Amino acid sequence: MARVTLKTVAERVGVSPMTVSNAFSRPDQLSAALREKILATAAELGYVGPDPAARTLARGSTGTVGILFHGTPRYALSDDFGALFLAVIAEELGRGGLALTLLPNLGTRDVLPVRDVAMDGAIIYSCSPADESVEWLRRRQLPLVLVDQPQDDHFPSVNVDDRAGARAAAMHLVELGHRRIALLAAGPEALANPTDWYVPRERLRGWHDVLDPAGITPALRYVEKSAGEAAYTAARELLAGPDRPTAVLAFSDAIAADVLRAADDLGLRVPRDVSVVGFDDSPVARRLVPALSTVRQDVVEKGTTAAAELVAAVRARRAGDDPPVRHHLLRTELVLRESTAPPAEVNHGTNGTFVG
Amino acid sequence: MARVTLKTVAERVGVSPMTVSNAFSRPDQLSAALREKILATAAELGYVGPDPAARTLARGSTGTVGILFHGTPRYALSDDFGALFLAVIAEELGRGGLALTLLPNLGTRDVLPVRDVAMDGAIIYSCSPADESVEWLRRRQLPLVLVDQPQDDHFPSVNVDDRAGARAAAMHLVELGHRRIALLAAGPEALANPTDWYVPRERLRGWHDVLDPAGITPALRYVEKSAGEAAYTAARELLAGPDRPTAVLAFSDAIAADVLRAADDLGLRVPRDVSVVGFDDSPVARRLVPALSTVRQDVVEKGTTAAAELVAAVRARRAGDDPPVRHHLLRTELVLRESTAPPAEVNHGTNGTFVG
DNA sequence: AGGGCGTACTTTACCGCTATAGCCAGCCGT
DNA sequence: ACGGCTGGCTATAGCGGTAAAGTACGCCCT
Repeated sequence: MARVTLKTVAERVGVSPMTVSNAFSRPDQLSAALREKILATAAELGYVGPDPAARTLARGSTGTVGILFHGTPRYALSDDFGALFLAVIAEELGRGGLALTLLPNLGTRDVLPVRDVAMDGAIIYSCSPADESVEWLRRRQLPLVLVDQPQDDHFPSVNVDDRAGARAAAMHLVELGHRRIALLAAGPEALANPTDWYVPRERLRGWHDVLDPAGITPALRYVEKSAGEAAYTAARELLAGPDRPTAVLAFSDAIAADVLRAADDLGLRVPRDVSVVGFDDSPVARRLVPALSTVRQDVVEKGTTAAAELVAAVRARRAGDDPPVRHHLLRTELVLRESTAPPAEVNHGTNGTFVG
Repeated sequence: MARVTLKTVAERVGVSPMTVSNAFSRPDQLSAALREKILATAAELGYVGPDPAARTLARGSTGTVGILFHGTPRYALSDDFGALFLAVIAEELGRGGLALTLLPNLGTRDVLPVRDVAMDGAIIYSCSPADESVEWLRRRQLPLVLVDQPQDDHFPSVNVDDRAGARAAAMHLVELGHRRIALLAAGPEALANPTDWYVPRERLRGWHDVLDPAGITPALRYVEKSAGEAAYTAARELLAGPDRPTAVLAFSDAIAADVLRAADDLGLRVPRDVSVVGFDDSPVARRLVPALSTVRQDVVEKGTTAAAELVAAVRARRAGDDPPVRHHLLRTELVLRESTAPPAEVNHGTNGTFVG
């Protein structure tokens, strides 16, 4: 049997298709009685409502926006911080009447979602601006919102003051008296290309802002963000090495958690033998043993702001206006819990100047 | 300036629009030379490729599928098990050339994503079959895959043998000698309506399958799944009560984590004073202190299977076939770690028959 | 030479809906 | 009694593509 469309319903009721369309989409355009009748007939015929695809074409808007992130979905969602961020965005967009599509950033041979999926706009989260997928989205002239990425004059952005946060973390350790400090930074490429991967670079810079003037040359390891064993291994090597650091600055809480685990496995006590500072203040930070000192950023605010900006941009576009371009920089805050303390040497009166 | 479409490009090159369409979508239909020329002109004009919305209408497929889950996105993603499940699905779908749209299950006044978003199919995850949103999807006659829901003759499903898993967990405690056992089940409504919320009911049933014949009447509390404080509070009340249970069966690892926390705060040692068994074997289970004994289910397999079924269903539909209806029941496995032990009374020779 | 066939493109006819302008009746004020 | 307005419905013309059938031409084969 043929598909039931607006026309089918229209013929059955004996009105024009336009009237049926109005019955569903603009109730004020027809009499209540006729509308009732149309809706009843539609239900009877099993007609659910205007076909979304056709409506999209005719109206020029889809009701969906995309989100593109660095790496695979699994990678992005592996840490609860990322998951929460995504959830908050989905929720706020929902409030604005938009659904959220996860864009696989690599397609199969012939399908490239970032180019082929219909959407009204997109959030780009922590990608390299040079990313090929980002390029596609740009070319499509969609409203975009950039999150955790370098600013761009054309698009609204939401960033966190990572650098200041990192400085605060480093400063905290220096003030406690630590001199042998190790950094667990994210991504092999963090410094390779200045435009690449913004957040890792900013945090690294923030640490150096404080350590360099203090005359401290930290041990530095790059690990895959929250890739579990990689971070654990790196941490373990650092802590088992000859000049064991007395403190570790980690790129994320997830990585910090691995440091705690490594320390524990090596029989080291945190913070007595080694201090650890995380980043993000993700939900786990509080639950770790010892509770993690970390740099707090407000994910909920970040997600909400990004989503709200996109909703605004999509609305503006629909109305034919130029979307406003606002740049948000959210503040960070050092949260002190139980994973940091002065180095043991200081307590014992030894001056632990690090000769590395 | 007017929008650049296939036609614009066609006029510029001096060929028919169809040829331009073919240049993008069916390269084998024209000479390589002409195709090059068309692509070059398109690039020059800033034409990115066929408009996805128009293509969707003409071809009848969108390249996107939806996922609907119980509660808000935040709720669903709050526990790392849910996040991982979602990620695995997104990844597997990506391999099949499909993007994944998160469907807010309640819309605003006039937008109802579940009805208005264009998609080729959907995964319904742990919803009540009576859910209004589920009804919309059904009515749209989309290919659907049901996960963690009662079987339905019309759609493929993926379920976990929750009942058997729950039985194994309960049996383990009984064999250790526990008689005073508390259950932390999910959702207030778990048993209210037999068609509601499948998984909580199955697990509860599984526990009872073992406890009832053993003559054990467990204390029972319903808590919001992974709602943090609610579970903590319930656990605390149970453990601080007069006839403190010697063991707790929790609906999920997230809830079990709260039980551990409550026990710790009350000065109780796990497993010496109280044994705890979780469910899911989510990534945290291993990291908890003590490491959690739990019922393992394979999220990756669950997600992959669900996604693969949906890809198959969508492909079948495109080809005009009837999608196959397969039902998967994944097995569970009891994983013993450090959170369970015989009750203290048994160790001390006292027979702790529970009079409650 | 002529039929059959493959290649390279074009023509036609939608896909299912909505914006916009148009039409007509009834009712208003003067 | 007549122009103008409003409410309620219809006609027209796309939105930007694609499938399928059609045309034109060169080539091979017998």
